[in-house]
Amino acid sequence: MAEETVSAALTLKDIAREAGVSLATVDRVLHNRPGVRSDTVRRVQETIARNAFQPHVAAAELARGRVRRFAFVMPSGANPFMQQIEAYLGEMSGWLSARRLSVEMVNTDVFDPSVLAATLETLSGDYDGVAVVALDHPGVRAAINDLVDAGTKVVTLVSDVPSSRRHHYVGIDNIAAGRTAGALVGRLVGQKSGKIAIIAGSRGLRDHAERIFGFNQVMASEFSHLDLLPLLEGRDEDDRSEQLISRLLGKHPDIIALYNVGAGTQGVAKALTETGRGKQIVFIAHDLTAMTRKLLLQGTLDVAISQNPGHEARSAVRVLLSLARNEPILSEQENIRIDILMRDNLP
Amino acid sequence: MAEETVSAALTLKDIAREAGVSLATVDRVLHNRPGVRSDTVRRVQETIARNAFQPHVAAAELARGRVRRFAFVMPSGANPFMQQIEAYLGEMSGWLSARRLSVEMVNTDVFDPSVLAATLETLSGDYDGVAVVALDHPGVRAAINDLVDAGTKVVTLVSDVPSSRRHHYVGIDNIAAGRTAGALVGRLVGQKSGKIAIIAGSRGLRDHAERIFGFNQVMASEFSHLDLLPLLEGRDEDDRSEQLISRLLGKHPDIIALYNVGAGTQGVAKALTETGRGKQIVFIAHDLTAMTRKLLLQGTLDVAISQNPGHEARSAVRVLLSLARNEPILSEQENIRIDILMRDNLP
DNA sequence: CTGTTAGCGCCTTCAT
DNA sequence: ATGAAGGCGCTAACAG
Repeated sequence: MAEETVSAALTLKDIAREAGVSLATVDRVLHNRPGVRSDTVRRVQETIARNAFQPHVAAAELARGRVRRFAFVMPSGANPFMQQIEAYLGEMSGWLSARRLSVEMVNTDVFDPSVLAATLETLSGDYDGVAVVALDHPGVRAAINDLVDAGTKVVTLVSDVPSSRRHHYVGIDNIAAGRTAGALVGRLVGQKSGKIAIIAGSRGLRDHAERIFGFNQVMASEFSHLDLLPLLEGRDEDDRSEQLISRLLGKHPDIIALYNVGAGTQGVAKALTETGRGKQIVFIAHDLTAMTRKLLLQGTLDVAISQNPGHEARSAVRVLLSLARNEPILSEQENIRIDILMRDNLP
Repeated sequence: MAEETVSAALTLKDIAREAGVSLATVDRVLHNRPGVRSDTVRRVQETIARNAFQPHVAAAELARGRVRRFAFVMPSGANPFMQQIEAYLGEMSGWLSARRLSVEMVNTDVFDPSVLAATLETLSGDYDGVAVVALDHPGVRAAINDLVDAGTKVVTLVSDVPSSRRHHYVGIDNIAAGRTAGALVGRLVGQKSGKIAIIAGSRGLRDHAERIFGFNQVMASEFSHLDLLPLLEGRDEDDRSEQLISRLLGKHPDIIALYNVGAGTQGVAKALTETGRGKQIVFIAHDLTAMTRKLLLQGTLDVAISQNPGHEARSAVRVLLSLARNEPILSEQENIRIDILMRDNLP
């Protein structure tokens, strides 16, 4: 009935004895440190493999003694989504300190590449790991690569720099997110025909551009009977978005759906509500905040496409820790999903 | 710029010195063990609180020495969803053994309350924690409570026994899942009117009953213009489900949507496809398997409502471990979400 | 190139 | 009711 009993608890000492060497030598091999003859290395490695030996992480942590320091480089300013990530990091404080891990917030202007790059450079040497909400720019890429070269583990958070040598990206596939938005718009408008509006913060932001790309892809290939209006840019500001959408709704009485790619959802919702067309028009936006939750519950917003900020916060910490310990990453666990949130499956 | 530096690394010894007692006494207070005068207890607790002292988990694990054993009581037989959970537990084996944790599978007939209860009874005393795919029945409830009384940590997995004293439930809110299915059916059929079909494994299964309840709730309150057909019961079998649905489709040419509450999705899909109405009818089912993934990609299935088996596997392990260590649980992390999966946001 | 040894912070007897 | 001391398994000096 019972099966799969996990290996008896071997220790370094057992391996040392079986391989006919000392503790220190096994340790050296385990961390591929120099100073061991290559045939000794092989012999030890074989013994380790033969026994499927796993060093006890708790013992390793304890012996190492030192605390590990991680820095989170996040946008300064009042972005609710980023604030949620920071809040979830705060909730982990007990967990972190019980493991002698320290997480420090470094707020900076992540939208100015030179400022961001300079900030990253100042971190060099002081941290075991850095998580950064990055901007895809050559200067930033170089700063990330410098950190990596200095031995710091680097993960990009929410916004990636794929061309850098960062160790890991914690965030969603934004093209797929845009495709998801497109498919939902197409499916939710049903038989109706009419115009589709789309507004983003800026087509210069990588994540926005990717979402727009995915959205257009699906609209063109599967819902080509729908009439897609030109992209508006609201700079992620409520007021500006509201004005743009108000004007658009006035000009086109036959708008049947609206996709907001970035922030400014409050402004868009206000424009929709004030024209009294809030519930007829299919409205899709991103991220779950107190405000989008309210809009979902009252029916103004039909779907929020979101990435789980708590998951992202914890995943970034876990990945940095695994990288620092040279432990493998559980890839399925660290894959951030594109959540489709509607009124009835709100967390 | 930098802030929130996590506490300096105090140790038990520091607390002992500051409180004017010995290491052993602090340890006793920390684990509220007897043999300490109550005012000493208070003094030590105050020192601990004043310093926000967190004992180092790695040191504690190491000193305790003993391996922790967890048992997972799962259905015998070839349920793909359960097999996924087992597979994800398997993927954790390295992680587990590096922490000297052992997870053993105990397969049993979880659908027979007396067999399940008997299995649970045999586990008593041998394990630090038990995760069980439970059946809500008085005998099972009693067996769970006995385990809890014996000091074993117990979590229910996927299927809950709310009336028991289990420490935690790892799984989704099935009423909300049913509501989500209802809302999706209502939204995806659009302006069309017609009949809605629903098939479950059995209305006797708690999770199925709850989903049906939630589904009916939404259909009645928000989509009352749609004509809901009586519930069919396919016993989660492909063949039987296929027959039932084939017959139903023949009798009602105006079916516009179909909700499969339980398993047997393969059979249902076959019936849909063979009548050639697969793509006209909105089809919603549960769980992501190789098969539902294929059906989503080819457009037969519109939405899979799912709970993440990998998350459930890891969450069960983490919760059992936290309970065993008397650590707090990160509730947001352990909350299993109702995933809405469509073609474009497949993981 | 390899081995010896002193801790890391906590838990657990065993004394007192 | 309290304290002293050894050790858990690994790391990192320091010797050879």
